[in-house]
Formats: sequence, structure tokens, C-alpha cells
Amino acid sequence: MEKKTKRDLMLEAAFKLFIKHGYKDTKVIDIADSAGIGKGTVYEYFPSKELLFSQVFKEKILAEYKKIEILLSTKETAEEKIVAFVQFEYANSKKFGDTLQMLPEMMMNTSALKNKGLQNILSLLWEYRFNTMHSIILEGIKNKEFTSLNSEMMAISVMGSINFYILYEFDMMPKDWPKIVENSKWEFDDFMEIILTGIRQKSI
Amino acid sequence: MEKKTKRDLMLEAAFKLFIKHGYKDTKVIDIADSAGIGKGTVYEYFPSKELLFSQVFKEKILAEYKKIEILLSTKETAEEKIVAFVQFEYANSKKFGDTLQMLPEMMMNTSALKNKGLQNILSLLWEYRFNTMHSIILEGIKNKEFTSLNSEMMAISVMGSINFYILYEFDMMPKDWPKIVENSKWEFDDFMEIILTGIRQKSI
Amino acid sequence: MEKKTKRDLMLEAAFKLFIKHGYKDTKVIDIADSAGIGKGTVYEYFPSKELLFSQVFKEKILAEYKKIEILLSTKETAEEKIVAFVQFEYANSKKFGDTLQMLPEMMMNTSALKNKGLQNILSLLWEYRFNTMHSIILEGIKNKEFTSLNSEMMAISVMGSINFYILYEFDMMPKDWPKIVENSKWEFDDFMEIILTGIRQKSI
Amino acid sequence: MEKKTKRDLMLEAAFKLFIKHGYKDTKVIDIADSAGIGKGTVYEYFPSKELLFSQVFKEKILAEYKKIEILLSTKETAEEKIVAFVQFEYANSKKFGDTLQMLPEMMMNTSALKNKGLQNILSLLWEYRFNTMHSIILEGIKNKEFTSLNSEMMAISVMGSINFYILYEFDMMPKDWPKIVENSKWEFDDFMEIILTGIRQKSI
DNA sequence: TATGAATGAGAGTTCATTCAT
DNA sequence: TATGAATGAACTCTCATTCAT
Repeated sequence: MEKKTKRDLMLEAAFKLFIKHGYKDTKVIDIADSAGIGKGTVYEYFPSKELLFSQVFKEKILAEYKKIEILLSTKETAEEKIVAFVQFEYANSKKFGDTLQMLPEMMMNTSALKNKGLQNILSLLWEYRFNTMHSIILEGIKNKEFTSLNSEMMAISVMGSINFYILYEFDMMPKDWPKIVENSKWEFDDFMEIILTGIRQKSI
Repeated sequence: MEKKTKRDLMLEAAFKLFIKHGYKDTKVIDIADSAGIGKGTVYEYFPSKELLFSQVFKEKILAEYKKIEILLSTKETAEEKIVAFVQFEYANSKKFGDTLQMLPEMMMNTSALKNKGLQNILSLLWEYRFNTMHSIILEGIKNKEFTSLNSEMMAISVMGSINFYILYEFDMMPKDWPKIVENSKWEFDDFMEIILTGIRQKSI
Repeated sequence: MEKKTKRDLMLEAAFKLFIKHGYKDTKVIDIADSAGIGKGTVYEYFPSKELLFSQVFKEKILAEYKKIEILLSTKETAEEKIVAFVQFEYANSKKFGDTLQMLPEMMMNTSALKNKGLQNILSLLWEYRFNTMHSIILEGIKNKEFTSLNSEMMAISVMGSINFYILYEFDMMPKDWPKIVENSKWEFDDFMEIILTGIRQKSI
Repeated sequence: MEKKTKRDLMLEAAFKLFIKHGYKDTKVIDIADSAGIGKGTVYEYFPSKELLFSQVFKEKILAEYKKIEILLSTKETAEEKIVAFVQFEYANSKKFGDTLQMLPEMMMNTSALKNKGLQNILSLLWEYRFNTMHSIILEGIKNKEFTSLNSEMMAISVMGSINFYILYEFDMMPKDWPKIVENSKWEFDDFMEIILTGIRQKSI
């Protein structure tokens, strides 16, 4: 029976609109209207649109992604961790709803933000996700689960595959290309097999 | 002694500015100035900024990527074609100079475009690149070069890896994470080994 | 052990801020904060910012200037009264501290006030000061201390000189013109000599 | 048969509104409306409201005041120059019409301008007028026309008297004090006599 | 009585688009 | 055909004032 504060209402409205329409196309008045409050009220809580975005990012998006750590700690092998990582990101994307227009903008480092400091905030997500994956890879190499090729290249390959997979599944791809109708277990297993085979220690 | 038409001048200026600053941050006046023509003249050739962008995309960006076909026709095996594909995209990105601000916007399907129809134009690049890769994969499966897992998943994994690799090499990633200092041959070979191992036919 | 009422606290805070930053640049919230009360409370005592200003002016500024009367009553001749008048205004300005941004706004009849009625309130200071000076002049003429030229012109000349002298001494003048380094007794005496000579009865 | 440019129309409209209502109370849209042009057009000619004000000041106000030099060069003695100076300023004020609300804001160094550089522009007028007067005084001292008291104090006294006289004549003073109905020759002569007597060389 | 969260009219500025020349 | 001066809708942000508590 928790009552949502105005700040929460605003962050959530802003979050939805930012990911739906992107930064530049989300107007302050839209956020206010969507949160059911007055325009001026936005500025009672956040000093500017840019800083509001910054908070949305930190409190809504980044925070969500950081929950991966708990999940990973329950897994033993590096392979299991990578599988969990993909499942987690997949679920996360699903949770953000069907309005993911901003995801690419976020995933890539584009930015309509004037403030250079804020531009880097988008990098935080990249950095966090990449570093998490890189750690798993390094652990896998140490364990002899994975081959001992350049670990950064391995992380790049795996992360790239995962990003693309997610975007693909969530309709960020061209609307008119032959879309896989349903995300079957079979597809997922194949996908994991492909990326894991790429980095696995070759059995002798 | 070919004389460039005003239309060409504009398309080229627009192309450079769009990839340098992105759609929203490229002003019509900048394009006109850069092309050495009057602002009003832009509207003699293109009915709006959005449609100008559409033409730039089709005639400049997509056209550039389609040159891959010639290159691929010179290669025999699917593996060779994938290596050529990566090298081509890498070179292409390099050619765009050090001003690649729009690359992520293009690679991902972000858009500041109001016109939903125009947003899909960005998908054309995706579609083209993905289909090209998918064809190579299918050919490789047919040749028994590649494993016979789900071909779309294979294409997704490979394309994702490549996109990420390119973005990484061209500094679109967070500025402060441990950047590989120089793009060594060794890294490239490792990268190719990883993605190819993922899809290769397992030797018995 | 007098306890200051909220009203007093507000008037004093408002007084300080108005003379420091001027009318438009003093925000209601600043006054409330400075007085250590809530913003809403301001409106319990004063119906608007304009009327608050009006009260500040009447109760703080004008009241301060009216103390001249006590001083003047201790002087015998008109000349002595003029000297006292200048010294009083000089001291008054000094007392307002080093934050006299509003002094010119007050001395001149500028106004950011929308309410025409309120604009005239600033005139009260002028009127009071001018009338005081005019009375002294008339007394001096009657005493045969001063020449019998048009008494208003005499008052205008003397008041203008004094205003300018004060503004000059308090740095309201252009910062980069040759500023007299220290306000010496010699300068003051010269100044008084100049304005008094202008109105003195010529000795035969 | 000179045709006024849009720029001229805007400068003139801005000039009138600035002096009538002051800086903060003159809206860009008012200037545009008054000049009979669109709001956006203002920004085709001037990059900001502040810089527009700056130009108005330089091209309309300061330029007008600098015409004094021609007049002064036709006068022989320092006294004649001071008389001419007063007459010039009086005429100048008259020319500016009956809407002089901004004159005090200009004469004093108040400012609603955020830009510190622009604040100083108001000082230019002060500086110019004071320096002009100071030069006349110095010349008069050299000629033995004037007494040899501190020349800056003499300039301050004379300038202050003149400013006040002008403001008084042009209704900047309290509306309800006993206003001299008509600016008679008699008043003017008295005024000049008073300020000149204050600085004249005493005859022996 | 006292509060401060909430408000929205209104400010300066931008820029894609129009249109008289 | 080619132009750029002119436009105004739309943006972000401010702050005096209101009002439920």
C-alpha cells in the first residue's frame, strides 16, 4: 500500500517517455502532463531537463541493470554466468515494456545532450555491462572453460551478439524483414551455443 | 572534368553533416552553407529536411554499403566472405573519417525523425547488411563450412559481434574504459577466430 | 529584550535584499529565506511583492532619511544645515553598507514596478529630500545668507551636486574613470565650498 | 526620400520602448510588434536582447550625446562651453520625446543586464559626459576663468546640478511636488548663474 | 497562524519553412 | 532558377502567487 511520491511519478513518466520518444522529442510539458502534475513542478524536483534525464538513467535504467550481480553470484561456471546474463538482459528489456525506442540511443552512445558530462552517463551502462562480461570471460579463461584468445575481443564478440539478439527480439530491427515469429527455446539454445562455441576451450 | 550539380553538392554536404552531427543537430542552413548555395535552394530540390535526409541515406550511405557485393563476388568460401565483410565495414567506417557521430544513430535504429515512414529508411541499412550476412551464412551451411544451427541466430551473432567491434574500434564506446591502444593484427585475427569458431562446422 | 515580530524580520530582510539587488532581482523566496520564515508567510503579512516593497520603502528607507530633521534642528545657520545635510546623507549611504545596488534606482525614479501607484512611492524620497533642502534654502535667503535667485533652482543645483557626489563616492560611477583614491577632507571642503559659493550672498 | 531598413525600424522601436519602459519591461515581442515585424526577425539582426540593447545604446543614445563636441568647438570661453553643454543636454532630452522613463536608469548605473560587459556600456555615457565636463573645467581653470579648487569636485558639482536640472525639467521628479509650470528663461539664467558662481574665479 | 509544494503565464531563443524578388 | 529575409510555433526555464494541510 505504498503511495507514490510526485518525484516517483515524474521519474516514471520521464522514463517511459524518454525510452519511447528519445531525449529531444520528449518535452518537459509531456512529462508533466503524463505524471499528472504542473510544468513548474518538474523544476521543483529537478533543476533541468538534462539533470532529470540523468536521474532517470541512474535510478531507473542503470539500477535495473545492476541487479545482474545478485543473479551472477548464484552461478558457478562462467558459461552458466553468460547464459544467466543473456536471460537477465532479455527479461530486463521485456520489463521495460513495448516502448523501447530509446534503447538503441542508450545502448549506443548517441546523444542529444549538450552537457558533455551527461553524455558520459550513457557510457556508464555500456561500461558496466562490458566490464561485467569481461570479468566473466576472464574468470572462464582462468578456469580453463574458455580459450585463451584476447579476452577483450571475446567480450566484444559476446556482448555484440547479445545486444543484437536483444534488439532483434524486441523489434528494434527493420519492421519488414523476415521476422522470427516467436522466440522459441530452440532459437535461444542455438544462439547460446553459437556464442559459447566461439569462446569455449577446444576439447582435445 | 565532371561538373557537380547543385543537387550533388547538397547531398554530399548533407551526408557529411548528418554523419558528423546527427539529424537533429544538423541545421538546414549549415547544409546550404556547406554546399555553397542558398538556404532557399535546398527546398527547390527536396521538399523537407526529412526527405533530404532520406535521399542522403539512400544515395550516399546505402550506396556505399552496397559496394560490398563486388568485393564478395571475388571470394570463394563463406569464411573468406565473412572476413572480407568485416574488413569492408571497417574500411568503410574509416573512410567516413573521424567524424562518426552518426554511426551509432545509423547502426541502431534511433531516430529523431517525426515521420514514421522515414524512420524505416534507417532500417534499410540494417536489412541490407543483415541479409547479406545471412546469405553468406546460408551458403556456408550449404557448403558444410558452417554448422547447421539456426541460420538467423548465426547471422545475428556474427553481425552483432561485427557492429560492436567496429563501434569499439572507432571510439564510440565509453571514453574511459580500458581501450585497446592499437588495433593490432593479432586482435583482428583473434576476433575473427572467435566469431568463426562459433559457427564453424565442428571437425570430427 | 525586545522580540522581533515576523513582520519586522521580513521588512528588514526585504530592505537589505532590495537595496542590495534591486527590485526585480530580489525574489520572494530570498526574502523569506533571509527572514527565516516560510514563503507562504510573506503573503500573510503583505498582499504582494509590490506592496511589500512599498512598506519597506516607507518604514525603512524613508524613515531613515527623516532622521535628518533631528540633526538639522541642532544647527543655526542655513549653511551649517546644508553641511549637515550632506554629511548626513553621506553617512546614511555608508550605513547601507557596501551593497548599494539599489541606491541609483532609488535616487533616480527608475522602476521595475508595474503598479504606477507604487512607482510614485519612490518619489516620496525625492520629495522629502528636495523639500527639506528647499526649506533650508528659503531660510537662508530670508536670513540673507544666500542670494535671492530662484530658490527652486538653487535647491536643484545643490541637491543635484549632492546626489552626484554621493554616488561618486560610493562607486556607482563608471568603474574605470580616474577615481579619487581616498575621500579626503580636502575634497569634501572643496565640494562644500563650490556648492555654497554658488548660492551665497555676495559680499559687497 | 530615404527608405528605412528593417534594422533601423527595430533600433528605433527598441530605443523608444527601452527608454519608455526600461530594459526588463520591454519584451522582444513588443519591439517586434512595434517595428511591424516578426519576432524571429529580431534575431536575424541581433543575436540577443542584450546585444540589441547594446546597439541601441551605442547607435542611438551615445551617438546623440557625442554631437556635443561639434557644438563645443564653436565656443570660446569655458563658461560659454558650460552654457552650451547644458543647452545641448536639455535639447537632447527634449528630442528623446516625452517618454524618458529609462533616462534615470541610464544616467545612473543600474542594470537589469546579466552580462557584466553590457552593464559597463551604461557607464560609457557617464564617462563621456563627465570627462567632457571635466575638460571644460580644467580649461577654465587654466584660463583663470574658474577658481582653482579640486577640478573633479567642480566637475561633480556641475554635472550633478545639470543632471538634476534636466530630470526635473523632464518630469522625472515626483509628479506631485510643486512643479515649475514653464521652463522660463529666468529660471534657466538663474540656474546657470548658480552653478557658474560656484566655480568662477573670484574677482578681486 | 504558518507553510512550502504546486502552479502556469510568460519570458528569450531556435530553426524548418515560406515566398517576394 | 535561386535566393535569403522573414516568419512564428514550439522549446526550456522562471518565479509571484495560491492553497491544502
